[in-house]
Amino acid sequence: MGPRTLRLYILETGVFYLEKKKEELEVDNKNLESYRHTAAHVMAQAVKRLYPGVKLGIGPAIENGFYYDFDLEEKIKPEALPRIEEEMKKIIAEDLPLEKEVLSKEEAYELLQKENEAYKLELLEEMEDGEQVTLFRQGEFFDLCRGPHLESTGKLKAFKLLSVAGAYWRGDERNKMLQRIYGTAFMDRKELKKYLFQLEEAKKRDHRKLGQELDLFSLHEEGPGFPFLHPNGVSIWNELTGYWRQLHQAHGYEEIRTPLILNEELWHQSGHWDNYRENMYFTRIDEDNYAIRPMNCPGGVLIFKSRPHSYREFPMRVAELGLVHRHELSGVLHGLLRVRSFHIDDAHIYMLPHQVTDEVLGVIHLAEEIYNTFGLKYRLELSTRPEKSMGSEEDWDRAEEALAAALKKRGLPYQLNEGDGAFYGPKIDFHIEDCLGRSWQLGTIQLDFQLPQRFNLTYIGSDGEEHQPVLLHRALFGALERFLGILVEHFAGAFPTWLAPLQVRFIPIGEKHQEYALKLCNELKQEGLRADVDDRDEKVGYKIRQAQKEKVPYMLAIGDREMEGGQVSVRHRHKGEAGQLNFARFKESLLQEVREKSLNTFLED
RNA sequence: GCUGGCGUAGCUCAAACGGUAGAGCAGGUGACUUGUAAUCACCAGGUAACCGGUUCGAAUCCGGUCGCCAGCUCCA
Repeated sequence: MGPRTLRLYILETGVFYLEKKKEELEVDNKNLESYRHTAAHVMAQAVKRLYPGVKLGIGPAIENGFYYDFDLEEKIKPEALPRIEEEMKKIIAEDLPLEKEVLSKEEAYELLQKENEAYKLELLEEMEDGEQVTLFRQGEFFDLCRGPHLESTGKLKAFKLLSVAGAYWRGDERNKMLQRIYGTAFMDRKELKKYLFQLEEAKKRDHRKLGQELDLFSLHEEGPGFPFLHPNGVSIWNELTGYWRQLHQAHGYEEIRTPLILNEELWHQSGHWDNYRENMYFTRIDEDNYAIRPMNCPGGVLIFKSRPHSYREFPMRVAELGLVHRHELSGVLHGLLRVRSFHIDDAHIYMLPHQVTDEVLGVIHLAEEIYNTFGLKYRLELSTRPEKSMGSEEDWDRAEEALAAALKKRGLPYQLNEGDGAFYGPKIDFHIEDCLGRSWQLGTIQLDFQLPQRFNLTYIGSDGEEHQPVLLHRALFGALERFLGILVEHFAGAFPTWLAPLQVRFIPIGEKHQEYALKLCNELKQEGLRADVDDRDEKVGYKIRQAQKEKVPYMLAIGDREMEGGQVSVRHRHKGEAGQLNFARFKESLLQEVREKSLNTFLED
């Protein structure tokens, strides 16, 4: 399920709504939904007037607006949107009442046949015979629709068409691609303006833009989907992985490392060849076929199998920060959020059947701890058996129930995402949104009864017999690359001090202050802090501006006044000038802020 | 992969009609010796994504390839 359809699903099912945005916009969702749905009808009417012969797909209200799908030979260019908007304004000026009609399936069929609406007919055919069909009319236009709607087209006040894009009929890539026009509508102009402004603001947080501005990473034609991390990006990366290691060590994990390239035979055994081949890269070594790993598990399993195990060792929590490569379709690549090579903060937990619930709960707990550290808001999904999968019905049911039970035990709300599990097992996913409200999966917890069978994993139980362990795959960051991208957007590039590539910038006022600034800077570096001195021949204002743009948390001005009293003049990137502080006190406070991974500055308001 | 759009200097962007590419920032040099978001001057920077075609002449028109953007499908 893509982000867009997911949002649609969410809206339709009412499972989840983006509280934050709802509040920000201060609108009544229920009415707004029919308002936007009506806007979709008006747009369809306008398109029908301008492009005779167009066939209608569907046109629902969605989270931030609406869309309608059209089947039309002629391409609707973005330049055509203003013309469609003009026609919509005419329809609004005509103030056509929306009239509901109830008719039989047969009557509806005849009506749609006359209009040559092939897609609507297809929808109609799926309805029960003898069922009543509702239809809404406005002027010469009508649409198969449940409603509700506004009473007349004149009630529409503020709308804007935003973009055109292709969309498969019924979301199935085997079907014809229709042309979809996206738009948004609000109760009044101010709300619309505000929304459009927010859209612009959101674009400034885009990790691709900030990633370049802050010199974090880059992407090149020579390796589409294979990100290059710059020193600043690696600096953040190292803090993240350092935190990750410390956390896992504290929670009873061991860490391993396994190869990127393994014999193809292994991937036949694991089931990847049958279920995941399209996403894999292959290579040859001497006369043999090898695969670049798309997942870390088979390699980890080989370590498990390298010696016998006792039930006393369980649960065995084995982590691996593993680089994987997956061939993703070119059209889905997206900055750091969707790439072809990425590091999974993987772990495999081998355990006894009765340990499953506790281990799942333990992982959920760990995930919560991590997300809270960054102040990230997330959403849970439980994904069940997909079409392409392996294993018995009973195994799947057992695994799905185990995951659901853990969620219920914690009392966590979640959304059921049918058919979206991994090919070897169901999963609990942690989802987070990017700056434009697109949902991305980060952490995942996957129960797997297949791999232990396929690789014949065993342990010696208390009865002295061999048994098969249960395997749990899990990732918390998900992909380090994606997590980094999400963090850039979440913090709008202004990373908390513990993560910031540069934590302190010294700004000597004149040449004579440089040496002293350098000395203080080195003192901070001795403590493991990241600091530098801007000793260029520039005015203070210029250097401040530079540091602000780089989003350095602390700027320390050093001049005569500071040199005399052992003080530093502190400026914070968000709070501005913060007056003078004793340097030793500044250092201690800073160290504490970093140690605590604080999301806020130690400076008082 | 599919639909549509886009690709000009490191970055952000210009240049009616097809007439031979320009600015700001960044970079370099010099001057200034700086007190909280841009000191001044000068210099250097482009095989116009790549390949081919039309034309006397292509950044501009056409075709192909690659990449990027939005969406669809798919996914960590």
